[in-house]
Amino acid sequence: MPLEMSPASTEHWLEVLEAQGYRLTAPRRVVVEVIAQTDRALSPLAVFDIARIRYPQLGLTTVYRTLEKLEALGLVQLVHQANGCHTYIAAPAGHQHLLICEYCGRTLFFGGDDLGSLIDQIERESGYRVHEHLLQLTGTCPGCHTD
Amino acid sequence: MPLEMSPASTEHWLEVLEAQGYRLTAPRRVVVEVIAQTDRALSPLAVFDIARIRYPQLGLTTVYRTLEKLEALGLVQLVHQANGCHTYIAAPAGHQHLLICEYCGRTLFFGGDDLGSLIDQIERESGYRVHEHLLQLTGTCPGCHTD
DNA sequence: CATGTATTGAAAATGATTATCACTATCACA
DNA sequence: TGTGATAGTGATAATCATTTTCAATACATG
Repeated sequence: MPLEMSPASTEHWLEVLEAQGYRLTAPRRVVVEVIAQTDRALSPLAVFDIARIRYPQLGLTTVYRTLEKLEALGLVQLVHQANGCHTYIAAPAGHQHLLICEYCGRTLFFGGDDLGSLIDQIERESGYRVHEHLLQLTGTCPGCHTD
Repeated sequence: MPLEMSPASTEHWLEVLEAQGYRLTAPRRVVVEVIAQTDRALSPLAVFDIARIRYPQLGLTTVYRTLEKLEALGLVQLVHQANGCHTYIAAPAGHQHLLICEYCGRTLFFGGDDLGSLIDQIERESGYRVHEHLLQLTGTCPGCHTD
């Protein structure tokens, strides 16, 4: 099973945004750079704080709007937090399962193939059709556990 | 793999609350009854609206507080919604994975044993220690898909 | 019954997210 | 290179779920 870190794909993302007809504005570039260049899930406010260092006139509203677009395009993935707030992380295509370090926030992705047989079995037994699944693992990364 | 619906275990829940030193007050009884007697995940506001039919002087604050206690005791389980809000559903002990109908909200539980080998593998490959996992499947139940 | 404590619920506060809206930047085309 | 239509921006206000505050009440125990 391949384990991946989030990629630093600023240029690719900008191309995708452009191909969708979105304009490549300075605020969008800054937001894209911030979220593309970390392997941690960031809250909109965290993105805002980091991005404002480089682009002080940035508005929090624009951060929310840009993250929303990136998520709709599958470039960025939403991470569900226990408190109900959302954070976002750069997403490698087709990989939607997360392994999150509860101390430092470093996040790995892993493929969902292994869930296939489990889901097939559940569909047979329940009669449900499964359309979506949310799988997030939380624990400690090698740098954050001591034993 | 056993599939279970949420149990109607009002009496058991009240015993657990009492054993914890909590008082069995009228507002708590009503909240417990409402959440124990449905197999759908309910928002605190939904619980409030239903419970008020029987107990009009109930406060929404008490609903939040009671659900919080029930969740801490493992009697009720939190369901993560896409919009970031939370709903709650009666939880059979030791079963924490959910299969939710996106139309009617009817929810089944299934065991997490099948995840064990996947998690073992991920721990070996990543070096992480996995402490918690969130798995929610969403789809349509037999009554809600037509084909 | 008296007393200390848990509980309640109305109201206010909080905090994340979303909507509004006047202003600005960008792009296609003349 | 203008220029106008339109997408985008960001300050501000609004919204909405949740939490806190606090005075009043209910309960348990001596």
